Amino acid sequence: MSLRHALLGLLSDRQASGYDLLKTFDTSLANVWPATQSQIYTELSKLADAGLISVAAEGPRGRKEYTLAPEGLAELRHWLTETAPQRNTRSDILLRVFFLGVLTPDQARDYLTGLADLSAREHADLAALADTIDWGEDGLSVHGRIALEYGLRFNAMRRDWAEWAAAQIT
Amino acid sequence: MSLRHALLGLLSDRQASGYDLLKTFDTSLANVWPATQSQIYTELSKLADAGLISVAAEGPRGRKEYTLAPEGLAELRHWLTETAPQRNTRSDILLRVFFLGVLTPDQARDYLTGLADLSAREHADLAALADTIDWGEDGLSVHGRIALEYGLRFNAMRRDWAEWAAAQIT
DNA sequence: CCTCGACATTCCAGTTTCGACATGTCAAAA
DNA sequence: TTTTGACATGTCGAAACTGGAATGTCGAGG
Repeated sequence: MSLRHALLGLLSDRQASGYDLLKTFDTSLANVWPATQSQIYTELSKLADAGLISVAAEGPRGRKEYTLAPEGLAELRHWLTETAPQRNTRSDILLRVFFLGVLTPDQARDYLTGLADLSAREHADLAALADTIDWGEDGLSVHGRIALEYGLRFNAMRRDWAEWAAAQIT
Repeated sequence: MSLRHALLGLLSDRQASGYDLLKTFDTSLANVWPATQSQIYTELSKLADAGLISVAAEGPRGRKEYTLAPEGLAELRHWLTETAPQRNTRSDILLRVFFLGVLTPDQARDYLTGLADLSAREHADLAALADTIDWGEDGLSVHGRIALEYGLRFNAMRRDWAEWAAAQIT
């Protein structure tokens, strides 16, 4: 049910069309809550039907700019403050670690060093991204910066762990 | 499609019934790949139909003990070595961070300190768990230990990050 | 003027996941 | 003896997610 709240959250910053939102999902939210085009348009329709958002303006090419309704903002705040975040930790990467025993030690080590490399690469990508953005003082910048810092720390942690783990394989 | 491989992986260690596997999912795999009872039984039937596992023994109360077929082991190895792990980073917890701007600074800080507390608690739980287990030298122990170490490092990282982030909110 | 790429939406078929419901057996404690 | 709780499986509908196809508009560059 979080896709709905992700959309409400983005619309709380500024009004946008489905197309705009899709772009945002593919860039800044890609690593946090991926969503496809069909999902986004479907959910926008539902949100409009429910009265949580409304069409503020129509532009060329059938463009519909949605804006957050007061009820939508209330729902967003309710979600943030009243509902417990569920740690949705489904991780393909970590699942594989449990079963490395069916491989040869060499293969298992390869997997772990591959993970270390991947983490190092993602860390570098995020660091590069951080440089390109000029961080203003507005809300979304502050919190975007905080989320990005999470990504940096996470990848550094995972790189170190994967290197340590590879060394554990005898 | 990873539920299928999780089941194959568990059966590679020892034969088990759907009920046994459900227990394992609720305990050791809960933080990595949660699955419900209906999902597990459904997938076991499909795996048996596909010939990747087979019923090794039937016990009381209709209990069916499944064992991994050679084709299943081959599929498991193929998954581990030939297919790229997809980083499935959908995180409710992190998504919320993006939208903390709609709350008051106090509320936003509360959320982050709550996350720090949660992480500290989970870290403590895992540390306690590590003490109760006597780590043998067999494959699953080694890799279970590696996965647990990930949990420890992850929660420590997240605690530090959340504390840092709370301090960023002005 | 024309073409091409970005803009923009809608629909759909198939798979995965979730949560609940339904059914029944066995062993041990009260 | 009865009752209770753990054992054990199966099925269903709704919701969420995936991936792609279909359709069309607009603006800028050649």
